[in-house]
Amino acid sequence: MLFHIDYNSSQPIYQQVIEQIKLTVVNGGLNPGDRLPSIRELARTLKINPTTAARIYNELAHEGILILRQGQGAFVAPKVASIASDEIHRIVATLARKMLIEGLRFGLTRDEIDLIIDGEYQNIHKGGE
Amino acid sequence: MLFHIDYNSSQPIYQQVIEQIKLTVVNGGLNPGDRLPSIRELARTLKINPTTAARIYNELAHEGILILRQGQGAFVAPKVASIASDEIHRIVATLARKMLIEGLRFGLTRDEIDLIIDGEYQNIHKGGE
DNA sequence: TAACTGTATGATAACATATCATACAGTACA
DNA sequence: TGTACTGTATGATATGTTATCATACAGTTA
Repeated sequence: MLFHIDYNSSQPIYQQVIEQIKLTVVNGGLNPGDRLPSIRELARTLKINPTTAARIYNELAHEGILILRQGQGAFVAPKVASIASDEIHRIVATLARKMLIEGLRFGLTRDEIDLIIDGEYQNIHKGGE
Repeated sequence: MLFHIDYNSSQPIYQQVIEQIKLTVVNGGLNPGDRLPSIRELARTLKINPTTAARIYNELAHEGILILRQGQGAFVAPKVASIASDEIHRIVATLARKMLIEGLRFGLTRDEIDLIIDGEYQNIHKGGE
């Protein structure tokens, strides 16, 4: 459960950590009911401000990924299909389009892009358990 | 050559237009040597500030997608493999990972995600010529 | 009660986004 | 040459995002 922050990245700190927590939940490194470090502990280990750490957990709770319990801590939420399937489709399609446009404009073929996707798919599942 | 701006989107105007121009170049709607509307004309038709329109063209020129000629206008650049292939791989892989994480956390299977990617691939090429 | 949890608020700072106005400089053409 | 178009550049302004800092409130556990 170690997260890493790249201070040179153009991506904000809180978004980096959010993505890493999402990844850990997706690949099974964190399971429903698991307790995460407290806001203050996360802030301490990542050397970020507690307000920023709170924002990370708040956003994840708002997305239905975490459940926050005052006095108890932050927990991975049980899996539930929270939003409409056409909304899911829209979100994933938007991200897929961005990826395809970048790949194609650099001259990659569809097969080369598929290979990269497959590599990332393996990476995600390699990190789990 | 009509671009559309969603003012409710969280994505900045200039990024929306940049993505749409990239898409048009990728799907063959714009070809090397083609002239785009001038900065002032783009600003007029999109009802955005000329400074914002200039920023759009500047960023695209910086990415090697456009060539700007003072007094003449903005043109689609000839295709050249501008950056290292491992850099291309890194960029596309990052976008692929974001897409996979979102898809998987909503419970989509790999096959379902592949279907969405394929749909977007068709969409991109449908828009061309 | 003590020590931990999350929650909330106000102040500050730096940067990104977008607009507005104005001016400069290169190109094309009548 | 003059005019009208190009891109280029700069300073001012406004709003929103990102991040930090300090402080306080409230629920949970032992």
